[in-house]
Amino acid sequence: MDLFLSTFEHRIDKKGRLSVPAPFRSVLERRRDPLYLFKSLTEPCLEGCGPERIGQIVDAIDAMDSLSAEVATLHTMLSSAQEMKLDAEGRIMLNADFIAFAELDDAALYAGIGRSFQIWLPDRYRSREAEARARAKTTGLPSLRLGRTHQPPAENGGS
Amino acid sequence: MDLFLSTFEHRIDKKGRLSVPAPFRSVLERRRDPLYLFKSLTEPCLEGCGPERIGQIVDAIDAMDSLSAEVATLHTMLSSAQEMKLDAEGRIMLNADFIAFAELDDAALYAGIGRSFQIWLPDRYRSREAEARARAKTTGLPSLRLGRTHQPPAENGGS
DNA sequence: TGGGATATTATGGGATATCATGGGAACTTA
DNA sequence: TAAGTTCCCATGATATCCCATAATATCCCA
Repeated sequence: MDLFLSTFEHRIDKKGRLSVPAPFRSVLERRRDPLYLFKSLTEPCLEGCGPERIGQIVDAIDAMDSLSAEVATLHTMLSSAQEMKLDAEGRIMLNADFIAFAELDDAALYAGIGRSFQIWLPDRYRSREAEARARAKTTGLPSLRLGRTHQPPAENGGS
Repeated sequence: MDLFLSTFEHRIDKKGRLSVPAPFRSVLERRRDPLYLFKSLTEPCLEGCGPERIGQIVDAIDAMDSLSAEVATLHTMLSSAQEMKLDAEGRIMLNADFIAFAELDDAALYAGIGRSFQIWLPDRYRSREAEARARAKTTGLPSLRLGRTHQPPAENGGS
């Protein structure tokens, strides 16, 4: 399974173009997947994914009560989603809405998180990362102590 | 699967003409589908789709108790539906009924929601989107974990 | 194992095509 | 005939294509 991993910081040029990191591109090319971006529902960043995720949302909507608030939430995801076309150099063009939402200016940081990746304002990402590590030290310790049964973050032995 | 995604804001000119976003047009052209518009049942907006969606509604009606109130509701969708002809530049003309129903004046916002799209008064759409995002932050994501393990709001499985 | 040759990558800029939009003129229809 | 609509063309903005370049990574062969 090939995954989106590591972080990359790239410049956004005057025309609004942004290179997709070569390792991410080769993951997509290997699967012949187009790239979709959408605005995160929970954080000030963009999310990148393949078509499977988009198809899931579409199918979930069709299966749901169209009057529910959940459908409205899913509509929001779809109406912010966009298939990104890469130019010959592997760049995408971010529209004004995307740039404003993630508050980007002249640079963007890609953070690979496995099956998907995020695009952040670089400084904001770094401070969030620092916060996350600090949080892990305080709130992570107690949960490690009582851990024995069904724990999501429990894999190979313990580390 | 080509879908209607993303949002586009276009002007309605003095003659009442409105451009259909080029990406939406190319979805329809690829399928050689005409475009249908009808008044939404649930919101003050117009819905746009191809003929297969209209067919689904017709089939749903045929499968229901023809005396039920739901059938009467679905009839409303069909009777407001209209095949839109595009001019050479890819524009449609909205009739007065459509404009009044969605309360449009000199601009319209297209919101792609997968197999169909909506047309909104731009400001109204944006406030609804803000509400939906606020709701998503507190309530969380609708259940999208079809079969898989629960994941953060993006993933990218192989296809 | 070096170290030059080659390929890849990120980035920039000019030229070209596409798109949204506007307006005039011909046409339809009531 | 008058109002509205359709056809056609013009235009500015913007996205896309194509090429250039510098920096880095990879390859290759002695």
